[in-house]
Amino acid sequence: MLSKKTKYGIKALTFLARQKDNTPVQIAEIAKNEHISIKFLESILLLLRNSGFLGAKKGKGGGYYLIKDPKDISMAKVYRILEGPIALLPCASHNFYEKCDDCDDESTCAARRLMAEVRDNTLKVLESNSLADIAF
Amino acid sequence: MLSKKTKYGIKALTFLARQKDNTPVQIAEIAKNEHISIKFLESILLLLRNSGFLGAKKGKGGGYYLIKDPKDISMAKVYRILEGPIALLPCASHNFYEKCDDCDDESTCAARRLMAEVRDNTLKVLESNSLADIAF
DNA sequence: AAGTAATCTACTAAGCCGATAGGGTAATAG
DNA sequence: CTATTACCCTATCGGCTTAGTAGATTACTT
Repeated sequence: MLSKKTKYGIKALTFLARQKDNTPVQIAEIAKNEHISIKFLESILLLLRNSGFLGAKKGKGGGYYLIKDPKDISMAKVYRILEGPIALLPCASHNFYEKCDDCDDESTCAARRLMAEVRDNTLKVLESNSLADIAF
Repeated sequence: MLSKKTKYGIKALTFLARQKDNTPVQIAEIAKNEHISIKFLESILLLLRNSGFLGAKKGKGGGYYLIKDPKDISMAKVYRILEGPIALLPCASHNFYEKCDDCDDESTCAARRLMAEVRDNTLKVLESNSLADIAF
């Protein structure tokens, strides 16, 4: 299951994508509309900013705003930043590969083969959806 | 990511499916072959037994064995027992549905729609694979 | 220059869950 | 009866999630 961090992050991105012009939106406003703890959301937005999805402006009239066009924001990338690996097993991951210490032979591991198939399908869905696709 | 419980459970089921005749296999033997903690595996096998996948026999010559034909064991059912919901969000789950307290309107929730699509694809993979499919 | 509005940073903490260990009980075979 | 094996209960340890609190920093406005 997704962590709340990921869920809130996606909801925040969606909220920003739905703004008419790209003027900064304050944390508190997003938090209120999406019913998220302000402080928790703050750390999530910060992460999204440091990862290159959002820009931030301090002071009066400040807030967070999308840096790129929602069409160019892949949900697969968003997922990896917020949640981590898309694969369900480290040994079945492309971006976060790690060998299992309990596996003698990867090629005969049934769990790995099954989860690799799941990963392929999940990846296809996440990569074919941009932020614009899910926001509207 | 999958819990070790699920991973170990799948590996144990696979191990049992690969036995020639269906004679009971001791916990310790499975644990040794798959490099799993005996005590942890014990609880997993017990769960699989209580869920109707395995039979158990006590005393000398005892152990665990498959109750059904591996062809008739759906990996989706295995997954739900070991890991829980297949959906990544409770609000996108069929078998474990739960309303989000932070969502005003489910129909416009972008996170939910995206994760429902992921769930559909994951489900398709897990349902189309039986234990026999992945073990051999 | 001062005041104010907002983000940024750091520290702390409760609570839950995954993973494992220990020890005792019950059933079964020989 | 004894050895063997599954079954059951409890406890622990660490790490992650989900926050809460306090203050520093930056930038805009007047």
